Amino acid sequence: MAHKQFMKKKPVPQNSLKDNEPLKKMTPKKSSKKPQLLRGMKDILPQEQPYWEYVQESAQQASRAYGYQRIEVPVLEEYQLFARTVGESSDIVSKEMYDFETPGGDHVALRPEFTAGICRAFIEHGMKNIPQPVKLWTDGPLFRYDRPQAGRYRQLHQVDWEIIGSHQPAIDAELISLGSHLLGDLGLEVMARVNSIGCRECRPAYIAVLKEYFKTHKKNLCEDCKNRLLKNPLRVLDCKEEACQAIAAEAPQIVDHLCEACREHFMKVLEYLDEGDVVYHLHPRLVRGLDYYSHTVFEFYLQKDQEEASPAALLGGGRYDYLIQDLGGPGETPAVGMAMGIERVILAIKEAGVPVAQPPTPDVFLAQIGETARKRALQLFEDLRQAEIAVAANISKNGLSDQLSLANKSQAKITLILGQKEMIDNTIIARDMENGSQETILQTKLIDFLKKQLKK
RNA sequence: GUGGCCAUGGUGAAACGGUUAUCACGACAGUUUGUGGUACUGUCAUUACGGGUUCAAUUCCCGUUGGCCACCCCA
Repeated sequence: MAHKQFMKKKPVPQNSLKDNEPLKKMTPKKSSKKPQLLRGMKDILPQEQPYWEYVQESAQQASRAYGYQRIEVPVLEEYQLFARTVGESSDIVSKEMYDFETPGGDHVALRPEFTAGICRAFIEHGMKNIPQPVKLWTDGPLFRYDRPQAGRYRQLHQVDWEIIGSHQPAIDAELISLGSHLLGDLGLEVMARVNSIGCRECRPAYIAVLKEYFKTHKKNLCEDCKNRLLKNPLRVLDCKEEACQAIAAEAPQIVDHLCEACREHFMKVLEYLDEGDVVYHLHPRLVRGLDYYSHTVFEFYLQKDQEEASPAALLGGGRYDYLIQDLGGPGETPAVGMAMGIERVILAIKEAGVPVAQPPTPDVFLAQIGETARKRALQLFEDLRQAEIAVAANISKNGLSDQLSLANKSQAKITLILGQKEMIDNTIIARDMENGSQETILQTKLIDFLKKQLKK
């Protein structure tokens, strides 16, 4: 029923059929409007695939090397799952979520991030009963209804890692280290910003202090910040307005207001990071937009962007010690997680001119002339494939010129030519595409011949 | 959600009120039916969609859709 409202009925032109009018005029004008991508959606075309494979394969390799197990969670979850974790008041939930009612009356949402779904799975499958911490990774599409820009889409892709079940600061450092090394392996020069936003004990106290401070400067803050002061005072810290930045620069820093436990935890994290080769800066004004974070938070940027007022983070994450408990999971299940934006990483890779592997070219191209040869070619194609010779062909073509031209474009090293004549004496021609020299060989010897030629 | 710039074949561009919308790349079909990477010929756009102004609109105006940029926010 709901769809009725979208069916805006256009007045149907009542062009009456005049007696002498040629029928042609009556054929409905086909809609000239071409189908178009929905705003913020993107096709990932064949020529983009090498970049995606490069990033996804690197991520998979790194995840395995660091001992993560793959998990996949649904694109669709209960609306409440995100409202409870990401936060009802957060922008992601309050204005960027694709949510709707199912025909059965459930309020559901397209996932705007991974953590909530993975934590739901952790609880639902009793993962508290396997050795802790549980290290999980995944990747896939996420949906956020905001205004698109380059490197920002409504359907976006992330790689995500979660370590659930340990409060150990070494875990935070391990995760950050994975992020740093993966981005480095991808060929990007990055640096991390790291901060601690405290726990439920010390953060409220700090926020109170911060509020006091900003109130004394209220008249110099921008309009947005006056709002933020009420809603989420921490966000005033990373406002881009110069005036606000100046005020924020002098603001009390959270690191000076952490409770003893948080302070110790954070110091330990930094200590572990110092042991490794992670390039990081302590960034006392770094806060993150999701409500569930506590303690350690971090983001990675391109080194060349670090001077920018608002560099786009390639990867971000932090600790969320309360989330699982808040969802009704086993008490005391601290966790850390992070996610990497694939589109942004690819953008950065392109800008940096990092070379990515192109799809392999075929070893041989199989050309056929005539109907009997075509039938034989179909078999031969399969024989070659099973002999692990990468073979290309375009069986729909007839002319040899055409096929040679395609062979040339495919960059095959050898073209095999199978025609009437060869069919009669069971031979096949092998043409070297470099120098044009040809050799006629028995079909029975073909695979040996090719293996020798291709040094397989 | 706010503000700005933009929209011409598959791709990249030109024309910017006035005859059949120009060029390059590309794709497809050929150059007398068995030899590619050069050459030649042909085909491939009701100028995003809808409306308005005008004798005339790709060109001006409005709306819609989409892209980009700056916010908001985030990856």
